Amino acid sequence: MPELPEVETVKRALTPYLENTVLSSVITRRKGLRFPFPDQFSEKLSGKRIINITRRGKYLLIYLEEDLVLIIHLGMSGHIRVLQKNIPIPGKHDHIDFITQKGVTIRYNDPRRFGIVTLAKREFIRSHKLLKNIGPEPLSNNFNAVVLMKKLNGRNLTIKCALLDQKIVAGLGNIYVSESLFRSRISPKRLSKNIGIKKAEELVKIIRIVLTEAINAGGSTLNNHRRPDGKLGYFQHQFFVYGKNGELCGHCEKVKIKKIIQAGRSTFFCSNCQR
DNA sequence: CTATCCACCTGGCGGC
DNA sequence: TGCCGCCAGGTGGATA
Repeated sequence: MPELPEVETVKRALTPYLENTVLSSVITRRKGLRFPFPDQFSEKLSGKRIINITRRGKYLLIYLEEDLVLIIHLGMSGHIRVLQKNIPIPGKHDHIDFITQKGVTIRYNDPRRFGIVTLAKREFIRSHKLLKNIGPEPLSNNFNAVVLMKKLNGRNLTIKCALLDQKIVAGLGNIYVSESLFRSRISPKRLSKNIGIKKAEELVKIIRIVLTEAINAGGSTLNNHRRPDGKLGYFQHQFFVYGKNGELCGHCEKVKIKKIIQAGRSTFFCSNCQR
């Protein structure tokens, strides 16, 4: 479930259950996910009060007492549920339970285990290996046409690949890159260095709109994955191109949406609308 | 430094 | 029903 809008949705769903709440215990059911969990992971977290939750790109950052930060990335298949009464027996891929003093269980499930759950000290967050190279937050003022142009300049890759690169802009993934390029009428095959200021302005504006709409829709739901509160996101009903290969373009109604592979990943676009 | 490729995993789906 | 190949919302690390 994991591009910026989905992570933001998770953050918002977790906030009322976690902020200003003490973790009573943490249960891990394997040694790690993509990386091993830190030594004494459960001991370091147990008894600590959660101060607040933020998001950086696709990462959730949970700030606790004693300047501890819990870093969570959902990878390709990670999802988080909030469980209260009648808590089910953990399933095969329920790797971590965070249990609060209010009796709420936050359960991390990740079949493919590409996710990351680790700890850092607050003072080292900015220089953390996983976070230090992440580009501007697309919904912040740090993201604008001049900044984007500069990053796209002098690089020899397609605009599709550039926007997937978290160093250029934070939080976009395969869905929202395809959707943003469609709405910006830019071909995914165009080279990033050939994007002019006008198009960069358009891209910045559209990326903000697409992400905001998706957040307001509670993210996109693929494969029936649930949000932490059990609800489904519904932005997938507003896709123009993602997963629509072979369907007539809903905008021009002249050509079919194409699927191509770029850098090993699917790209969906309309060859008539996007140039 | 950059661009490319591989690796890491499991599950779901279509085709036979 | 079963097996097979392919595909999937990501990204760190090795390589050239």
